[in-house]
Amino acid sequence: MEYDFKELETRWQQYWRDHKTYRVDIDPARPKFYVLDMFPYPSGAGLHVGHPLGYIASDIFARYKRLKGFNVLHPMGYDAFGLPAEQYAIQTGQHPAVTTERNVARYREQLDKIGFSFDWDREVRTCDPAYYKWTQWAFLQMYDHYYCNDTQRARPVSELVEAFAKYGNEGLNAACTVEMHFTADEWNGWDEQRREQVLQNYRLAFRADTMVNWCPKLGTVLANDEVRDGLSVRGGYPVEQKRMKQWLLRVTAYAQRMLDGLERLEWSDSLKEIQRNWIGRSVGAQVFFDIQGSDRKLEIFTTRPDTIFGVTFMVIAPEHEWVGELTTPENRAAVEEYAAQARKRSERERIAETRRVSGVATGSYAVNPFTGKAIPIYVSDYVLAGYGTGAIMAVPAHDSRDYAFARHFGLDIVPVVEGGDIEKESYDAKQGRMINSGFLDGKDVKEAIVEMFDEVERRGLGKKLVNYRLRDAIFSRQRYWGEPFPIYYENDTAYPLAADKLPLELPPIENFGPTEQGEPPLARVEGWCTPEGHPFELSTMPGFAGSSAYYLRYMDPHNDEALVGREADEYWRSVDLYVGGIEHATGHLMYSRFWNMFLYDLGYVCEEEPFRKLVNQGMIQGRSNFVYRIVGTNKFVSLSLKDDYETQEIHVDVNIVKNDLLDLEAFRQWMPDFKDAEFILEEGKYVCGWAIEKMSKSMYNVVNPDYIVDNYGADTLRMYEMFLGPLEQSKPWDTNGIDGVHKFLRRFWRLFFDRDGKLRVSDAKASEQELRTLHKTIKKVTEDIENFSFNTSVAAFMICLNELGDCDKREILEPLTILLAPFAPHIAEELWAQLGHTGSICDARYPEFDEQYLVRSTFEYPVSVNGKLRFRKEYATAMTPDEIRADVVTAPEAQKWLDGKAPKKVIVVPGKIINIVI
RNA sequence: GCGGAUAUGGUGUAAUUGGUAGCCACGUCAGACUUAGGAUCUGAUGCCUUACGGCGUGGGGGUUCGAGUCCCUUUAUCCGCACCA
Repeated sequence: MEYDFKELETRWQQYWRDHKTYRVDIDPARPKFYVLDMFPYPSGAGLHVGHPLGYIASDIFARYKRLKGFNVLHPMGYDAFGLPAEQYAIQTGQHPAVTTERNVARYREQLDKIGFSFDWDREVRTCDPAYYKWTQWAFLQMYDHYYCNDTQRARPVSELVEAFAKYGNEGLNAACTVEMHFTADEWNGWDEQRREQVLQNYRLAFRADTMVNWCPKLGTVLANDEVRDGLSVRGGYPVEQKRMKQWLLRVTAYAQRMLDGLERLEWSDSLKEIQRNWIGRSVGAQVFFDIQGSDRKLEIFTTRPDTIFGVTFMVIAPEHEWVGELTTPENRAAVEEYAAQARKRSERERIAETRRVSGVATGSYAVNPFTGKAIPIYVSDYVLAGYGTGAIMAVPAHDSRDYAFARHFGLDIVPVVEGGDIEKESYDAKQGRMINSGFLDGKDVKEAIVEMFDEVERRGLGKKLVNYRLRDAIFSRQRYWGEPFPIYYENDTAYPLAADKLPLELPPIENFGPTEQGEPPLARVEGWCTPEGHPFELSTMPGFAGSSAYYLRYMDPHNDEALVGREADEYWRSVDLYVGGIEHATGHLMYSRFWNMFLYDLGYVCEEEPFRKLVNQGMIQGRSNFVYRIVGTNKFVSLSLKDDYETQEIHVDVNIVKNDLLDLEAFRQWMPDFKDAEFILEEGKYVCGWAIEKMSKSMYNVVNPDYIVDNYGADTLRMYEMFLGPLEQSKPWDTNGIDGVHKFLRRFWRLFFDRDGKLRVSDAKASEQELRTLHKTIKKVTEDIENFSFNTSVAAFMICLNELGDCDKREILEPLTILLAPFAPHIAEELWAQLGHTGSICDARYPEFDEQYLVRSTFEYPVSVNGKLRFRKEYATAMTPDEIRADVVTAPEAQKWLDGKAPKKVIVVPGKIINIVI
């Protein structure tokens, strides 16, 4: 029987479907293991060969755990709401629901071909009303809760309302948008609208007027993680800052917990570091500066309170609330022009002009609380409205940006720390002795910082404060293809929809663009309101809404009473292994953690962190091929001859190139232009050039997994993707090496069948050598899977086969088949059946490594003298280092070097080397 | 600018964590079987040298009997953050 991978793979895939082989249920008798992939966004382009990389790794792990006796939850679904489907809808007029459905079907078809062990009965789609009911539900829970800083957890807003009626907000320590002070009397005197406004300051899902990232081209606001270098991540369109009223999630309330939680997670250091940077905790002081001729005090944040004696001016952001107030009449024109210009510039332009110093004086003065000197207040865009208080105390001697500004405007520069040369540049380092600083003089900077915190508090100038770079997440999108908010309005006040009215379904629509008034698409829907006629919110939720708790839904996907039932949650708990791309570091992986912590506070889930271990697979890049056309002709010259001609480099479809050799006939047929192409060959072949680039259609370097599956089989694809290199590393796809893996599977197949295709497996006893090879392989492969080192485990299989020769013994081949099953499930199933077993190999038990076979073996030790390799000697691996040490010095080869003298030292590293030091 | 990571044959990579550098493959070369091969099998393949031998893990230095691995320094590439006060 030949290895007919096509026939056998389709047959087994059908078997798995028919028998629901991968269906899982709660089983208290078995330990659970939850393996999760980041679910895909089903784009129109379909999967390329890079997408399944992580899925294959997690599938191997899931299958392995299952063979080890775990009850494995391994689900899959689709992140189906989002911008690209809607952009496509605007361009083509096709409804996103239709294109999404089509793309999902295509994805499923491609995934099925690779032979994954997903339990498809648990599939979720974020655009399914039965699913987004729970997204809306979670939003309403956030709306109904605030964050108590004292107990460090979310509490019901109803408690807040009670407390306000009795005590006002005196003594309240809650996460909020702005500081507020009111008494019980004031609260009780307010009407419903005013009270709701105040509550919005505390709710975890709230509406506020803030600076947002507005993308005019997409017609929507975006969260910070959806913007990079001033451009939208989706589409790459310019983004500008704009003040708008939007829904937000108070993720900042959880900043400290998200930071602390990282310590307990098995995530890569780089990923943790990205999240730490994104949260951006900094400890500093809040200080209020008196303003001359005003009762107001200007609030700033600084991490260098030790340098307050060196403050010679202050700067506020152009968007600062008090710009108008602080500007004197004679400066008004200049300041207004400057602020207007700053507003006009896009985020991108602002970044590009980072080095240019600009700003204007307001004409107002503040007072340095320690020197008593009047210091001018400037407006400049090097101070950001979004960080700290949007105002700074400037210490030109010890901050390079302040220095540049002071030099430009001729302001005083007073050094307060010894060490630098302020004639040349600022001295930013946090070390040295204080000077010109009154009571701090002579102290070390570190000491001075601590003392200044105390002094600032003692004088009532401010207090120690922790500041985070993390911003609250903007949660509304002025788009159609997303979850509707379960919110309606009465007199411009927002009210939540009752929980029993969920889901609030997305209404059908035909025109997906914004209205002429610039309102979101839902404004076109007639009757988009409650039965009482109160209008619903017109925005929809962002992409990350639906992906924030999907891993919980998989645990209990058909429950319509709860997001996840208690029994399911307490059994599956949290994701044990999560595999996905690092690009979600500051988006999905932040929001999910926030979302989960919130549900944890409310007692709906029993684990605070959703993803215990996380592995980031690297990106698969494309490997492009080139042909070289002689300019002005239709002649193409082979790679090494191209320098003899004036040539033009042209991308050629990698699918008509093999081992960098061009298929000439396929090339002629590839494009009409090349129909009559002529070639200048080298040694009868046309050799193409190559380069590593992003995998994309325009470079003709996209390799479709379907193509690989059709030509080599799913098992080969799976093993080859793993063989390509370490999972975490980015690497180019190169079909060239795939033959090696394919050959391995064919050779493995041939161990079972003779030339006539008859099963030739014998029940003869395996030799010691064969058993040794088997157990060495079991050990290696098992360890490698546990360490996520799949490339080396594939290599271990190949070594095993090389060592076994043409072994036909069941005692060896049967355990090897199980060992191979996670990697190449189709061929393993077939061989398992051929060996006479009924049912799926998935129900087999993974072979255990038995050390006795390795202990009995011998090892050839290289022996070096003073570190230089001199000879080799064989010892049993069971011998102790002392026995080896005693023997080796008496060996004739060693005596040649020792010359009768005793060695200084003999170093024996078991299984490695013997070194004689003389 | 700050932070993180990487660097090994023609190519992808491996090295039991300080112990024979280049495992396993691809590619290349030679051979066998073939009408034929993009099939299969066998062998060779880091570099220099006819050989003996020498040199080799981005560069330079150090620790060690012994360094791809540890330390210092430097270069290049990739990623994250970035007027963050």
